[in-house]
Amino acid sequence: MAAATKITLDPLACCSPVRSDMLDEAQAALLASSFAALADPIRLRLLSHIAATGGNEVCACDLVEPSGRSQPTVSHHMKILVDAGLVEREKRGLWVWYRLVPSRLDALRSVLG
Amino acid sequence: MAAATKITLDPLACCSPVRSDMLDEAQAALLASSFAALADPIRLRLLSHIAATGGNEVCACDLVEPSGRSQPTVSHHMKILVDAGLVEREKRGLWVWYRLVPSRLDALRSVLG
DNA sequence: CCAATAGATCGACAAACGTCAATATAGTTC
DNA sequence: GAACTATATTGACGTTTGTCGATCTATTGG
Repeated sequence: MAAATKITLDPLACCSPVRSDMLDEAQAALLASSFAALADPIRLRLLSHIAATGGNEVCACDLVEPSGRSQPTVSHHMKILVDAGLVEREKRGLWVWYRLVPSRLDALRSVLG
Repeated sequence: MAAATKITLDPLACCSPVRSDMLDEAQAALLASSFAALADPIRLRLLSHIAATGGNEVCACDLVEPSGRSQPTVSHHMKILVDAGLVEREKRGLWVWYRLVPSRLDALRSVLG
C-alpha cells in the first residue's frame, strides 16, 4: 500500500516551485460574474433560444411562455444577461428585442482555452 | 423618434416564427452546474493556479495560502471543481494532487461557440 | 385624455452559497 | 501503538439567488 515514491514529512517534499501567476482578484471577480450569468438553466435556455433564431434577435414576448417562468422572472434573468454583456437590449415601440453579443461570448470562451 | 417599422398592437406583429430548439431542461441544468463551478473568483484563481504549473498538477498544500482562504474553504471549493469534472483529484500519501481535465474545459468552451 | 399592453421594478420568501472554527479521517513516522 | 500531519467533514452564520404576485412605467391606438 506504500506510495510509489518515497514520502517524508519534510514540508519541502510536497511543494513544487510554484509559478504564482494566479489570476488577480479583480480579473477573477469579473470573470466569475460573467460565468455566474451562465450558471442558471433558465438563462442558458434563454440564450440558446436567441441563438436559435436566424437573425439572432428575439422579442421578449417570445421568451416568457417557452421558458416556463413568469414574465417578471424572465425580465429579471434577461437583465442579468444584459448586465453581463452577453446580450444587447433594444426597445422598439412596445416591444423589447434581444441580440447576442458574440464578442463577449468569444472572450469567455477564450478564457477556457 | 418613430420606429423604422410600423408598429401595431396586433399580437402577431411581434412574434416571429420561433425555431424552438431551445436547450432541453436536462442539458441546461447540466451545463448550468458546470458554469456554476466557474462562477466564483476563488475557484477561478484555484483553476488558474493549477493551469499555471508546468505539469498541470498542484498539491493541495500549495493552494491554501495564496488563495487567502482557510483550509476547509479551499477543500470545499476543490470538491466543487472535482464534482463538476473540471479537475481530477489524486491522493498520494498524505498529500492530494489536482490536475485539470482539459476535455471538460473544451466541452464547456464549445458550448459558447 | 383614456384604455390597453409590454416590460420593469418592488417586496417577500425559501433555497442555495461562501465562509470559518471545530472536529474527524486517513496516512506517515517512530 | 502513539504522535503527528494533510485533507475532509460538520455545523453554524450571514449573504446572495430564483421565484412570483402586485404594482409601476412607457408606449400605442382611439
